[in-house]
Amino acid sequence: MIPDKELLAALEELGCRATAPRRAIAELLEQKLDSFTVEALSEELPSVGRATVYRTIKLLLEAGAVCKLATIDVSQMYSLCRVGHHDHHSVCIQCGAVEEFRAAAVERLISAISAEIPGEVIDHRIELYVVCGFCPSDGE
Amino acid sequence: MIPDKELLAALEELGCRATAPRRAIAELLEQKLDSFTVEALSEELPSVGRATVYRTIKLLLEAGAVCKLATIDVSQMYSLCRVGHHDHHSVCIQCGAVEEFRAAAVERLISAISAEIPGEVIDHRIELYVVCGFCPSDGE
DNA sequence: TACTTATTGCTAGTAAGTCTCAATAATGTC
DNA sequence: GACATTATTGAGACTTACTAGCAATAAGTA
Ligand SMILES: [Zn+2]
Ligand SMILES: [Zn+2]
Ligand SMILES: [Zn+2]
Ligand SMILES: [Zn+2]
Repeated sequence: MIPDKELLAALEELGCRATAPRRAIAELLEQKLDSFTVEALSEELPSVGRATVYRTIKLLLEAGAVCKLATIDVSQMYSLCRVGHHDHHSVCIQCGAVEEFRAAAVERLISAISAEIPGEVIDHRIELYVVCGFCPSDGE
Repeated sequence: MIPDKELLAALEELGCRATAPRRAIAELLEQKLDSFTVEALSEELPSVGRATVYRTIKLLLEAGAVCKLATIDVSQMYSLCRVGHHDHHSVCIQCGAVEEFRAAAVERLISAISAEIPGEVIDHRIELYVVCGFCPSDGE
């Protein structure tokens, strides 16, 4: 899990200043284990302007500190990136908790598929939808 | 590839009537090898009301005749579903062409990962970003 | 044809996100 | 600290994607 100061540090690496609004956003974010929408984040931070929240998340995205999830809903979901860049996410469909996983098998799969389809595979996106260990699964 | 009439047939299976606007949408769609946004589709069909285009795509989505792609952009991209429901998509990042692929390896991968992560895997989403055979790749 | 119900196309409304810009805060220099 | 310089902020207008309401219309049906 990303420690408190790392979000700000990631911003500073981009040449950004550490300001009060950004600190507030970082502090709130570091407690978020779930995926979130920027809108919801903004509502939790009435002292920070909406535009600033959107701008900061965009910066964190550039910095690789948060990921945009590939949800098919209209609303754009984000999640903190903990293990590093470009890992894959599993999202609990009941509580929204996001885990990142890193599976060597995935990379092997991609190269296997690359061989099967025409063209060159540049990038991939894999998301698992799960019922996490803390949520009761339906049937039982 | 889905033949012309199948889009309308899919709608009729939902209990929908085959009307002129829907025919126009189906005819245009059947020529689309690429992913598309509903907005762009609507612009190509000035004789059909925008709301109707949105409504029809929503119906085709329910019918499983089109897929919503898991793009990370704001704009929602759709694509005709040809090989059937719930296959995976590869999208050419240069021309937008969408292919569907079906790989047994994918399903095997998912069950392998299931074993590695806590919780129960319910669903998955895999998208490949490629440079297709018809597009020149950058470096060469 | 006449009746019934689904569908259409306006238009207005909502929601997510971006842009503008004057006011403000951070940083560096003296 | 005072000052100049540059980045950042927040409020609100604006854009874009999409949905809802509703009267007019087209399909299906007898
Ligand atoms: Zn991530
Ligand atoms: Zn859960
Ligand atoms: Zn499909
Ligand atoms: Zn291409």
